[in-house]
Amino acid sequence: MITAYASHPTTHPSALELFRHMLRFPTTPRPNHFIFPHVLKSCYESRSTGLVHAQIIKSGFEQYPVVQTALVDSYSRVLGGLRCTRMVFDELFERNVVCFITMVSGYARVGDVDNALRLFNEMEERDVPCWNALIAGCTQNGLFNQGIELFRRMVGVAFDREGEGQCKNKPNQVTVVCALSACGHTGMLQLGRWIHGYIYKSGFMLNSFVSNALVDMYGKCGRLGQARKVFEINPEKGLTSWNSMINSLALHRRSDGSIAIFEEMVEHASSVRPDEVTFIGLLNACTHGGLVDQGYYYFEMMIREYGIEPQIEHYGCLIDLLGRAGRFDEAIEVVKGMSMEPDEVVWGSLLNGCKVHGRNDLAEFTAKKLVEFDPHNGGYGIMLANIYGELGKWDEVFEAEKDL
DNA sequence: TGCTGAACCC
Repeated sequence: MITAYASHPTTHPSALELFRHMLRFPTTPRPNHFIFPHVLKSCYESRSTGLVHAQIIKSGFEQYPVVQTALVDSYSRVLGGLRCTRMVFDELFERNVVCFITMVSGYARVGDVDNALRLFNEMEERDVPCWNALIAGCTQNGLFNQGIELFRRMVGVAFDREGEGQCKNKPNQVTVVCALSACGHTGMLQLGRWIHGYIYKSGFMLNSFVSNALVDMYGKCGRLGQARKVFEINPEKGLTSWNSMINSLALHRRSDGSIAIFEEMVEHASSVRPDEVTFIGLLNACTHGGLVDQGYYYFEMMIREYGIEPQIEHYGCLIDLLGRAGRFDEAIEVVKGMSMEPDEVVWGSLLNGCKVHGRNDLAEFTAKKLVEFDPHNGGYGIMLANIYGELGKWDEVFEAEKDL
């Protein structure tokens, strides 16, 4: 029962509750080494890893490799728990591939790619998930070029030594999903195409993750027809499939196409429901098409029909939309009505609109906000100085440049 | 017991 509850995040509290019950009542069987990894999984959200750790020591299971690896994993998912994670990892008697990956992923999760790489290099044997963990660590932290370099290295190691087809460490679905994401972000269409061919030859196209990653890669590289083709033949279009297609079209200013896909998505209400990401893409489409009223309409729809609380990203889109259309009074009203503090993107969008429409007075106010936000960013200071120049405020130009 | 995708300004 604990195992069942531990398999899904929503039932994790129940798994922990049952575990406590087990401990409280002497008539129930004692926890064994099999149950602890599941219990540790249930600790991810509740930060109770330490308590379970104590229980493991009490029960005498702290030297079981599987339990140890589960401990490393559990600690590595607690915010700020990396020091504990490394301590447990350093005390391991026998370090197998699995605990190395767990530690590598722990580093990657907090953005410490250097240490992840260091550990990866210390490993004597590397399997496919090892490479995947490191490549994913790079792409998840925005190091796309580094991720691609690793992918190339992996492919080199896999194909150069032995004949194709029988070699070890061939990229799998997980690998290509990460690599395709990196291709999209860096615009590496050629490599992306090569990966598509590789997927086809390997015959693992059935996975929805892979299909979505292809849609995203082709979309970001501007091959909307290809993106659409891959999207259409995916028999199990999930939320991300729709979102990726909507986003791809929005990104390349195909507003009508993007909105059409959204409308089609709404028709598939029985299998999929738009989420906050959907509306970011949709609002983005409206912005690029200058469709102010439709933008408003969808913003309202998101709140009323779908009960989605607007995030700062949605406000960013809406303000961008209004700013580009020169509707500054409304844009300022939206900023005032926001339930959170505006961020750099919000002010940046507004400033962009001001520049397009020559509203230097408002631009001055907005640029000041940006400088306040990030005083060490010289770019904002330069923008402010330029605006003062436009306004003929030469003393302020001097002041602004002094601070750069 | 380990590794997977999408998102606001320029």
